[in-house]
Amino acid sequence: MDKAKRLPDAELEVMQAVWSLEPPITAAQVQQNVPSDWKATSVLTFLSRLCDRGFLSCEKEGRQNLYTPLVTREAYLQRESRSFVERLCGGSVKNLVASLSDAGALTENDLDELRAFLDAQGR
Amino acid sequence: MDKAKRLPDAELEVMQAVWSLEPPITAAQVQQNVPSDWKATSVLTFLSRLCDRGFLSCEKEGRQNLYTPLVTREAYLQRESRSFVERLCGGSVKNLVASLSDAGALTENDLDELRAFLDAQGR
DNA sequence: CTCCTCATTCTACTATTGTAGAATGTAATC
DNA sequence: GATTACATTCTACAATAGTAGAATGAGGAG
Repeated sequence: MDKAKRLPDAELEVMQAVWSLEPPITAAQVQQNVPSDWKATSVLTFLSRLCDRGFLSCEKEGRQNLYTPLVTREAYLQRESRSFVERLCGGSVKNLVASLSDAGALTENDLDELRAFLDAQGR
Repeated sequence: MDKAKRLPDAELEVMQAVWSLEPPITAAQVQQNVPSDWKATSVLTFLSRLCDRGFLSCEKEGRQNLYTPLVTREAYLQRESRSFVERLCGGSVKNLVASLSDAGALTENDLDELRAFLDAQGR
């Protein structure tokens, strides 16, 4: 029953804001921490859709709503990364990294971090 | 003028089929090489949408259409990988790989390939 | 207690996507 | 030349996504 669907762009942007803040979170906080310049009601729409999807819980506190993430950034990232590598890279992570490299999207720092990570993974 | 938008799932699936075949390609070929079990007209719809988006060119040959990719798999993968890392991983590739690792999505083989790739990248 | 303010919820509208039947047109068949 | 087959193009429709005004309702001001 765990639908686990990809979030649409706007809702992902809201979730990123939510994840970057200390829960519980208000709509106003989200609006301030989101890059897009949405009207307040748009933000509220996205928040409510995220509740419907089970990504957020919502609790009323006076006139405000307090939102709390029910899905962690890590969990979501894991799901999406797997699905991305599957859907686009034929399941090969090396494929992905190589294409990033070709795209000139790998900084020296990225490479260092990766090496460090793999070493740690090592033995 | 270069919109460069993400393809919807169905159209991506069609493009994957197109990329896997020797161009030019017919609609029938696509239908046979696609995992989903779509009706012929659905496939045609997706092909025509891909033409509109500039992902395919279409040339009539008798009663059939012959499609040729205008965007390579590599180019598309590069764009999408960059955008994915940006949108979801805060721009950090290590972040992505680490999350795949946490997701248990890294096989021993993946790790080896990655190490090899980084070594090659090396100096 | 009444009125105002402002967050939230409803409602709405457009564009996109998934999906495919109906209509069309041309190549092959008789 | 008339008829059939079948690929393609049109048309359509529901669901999702982006965006936000209108209506509502409760807390705070007077």
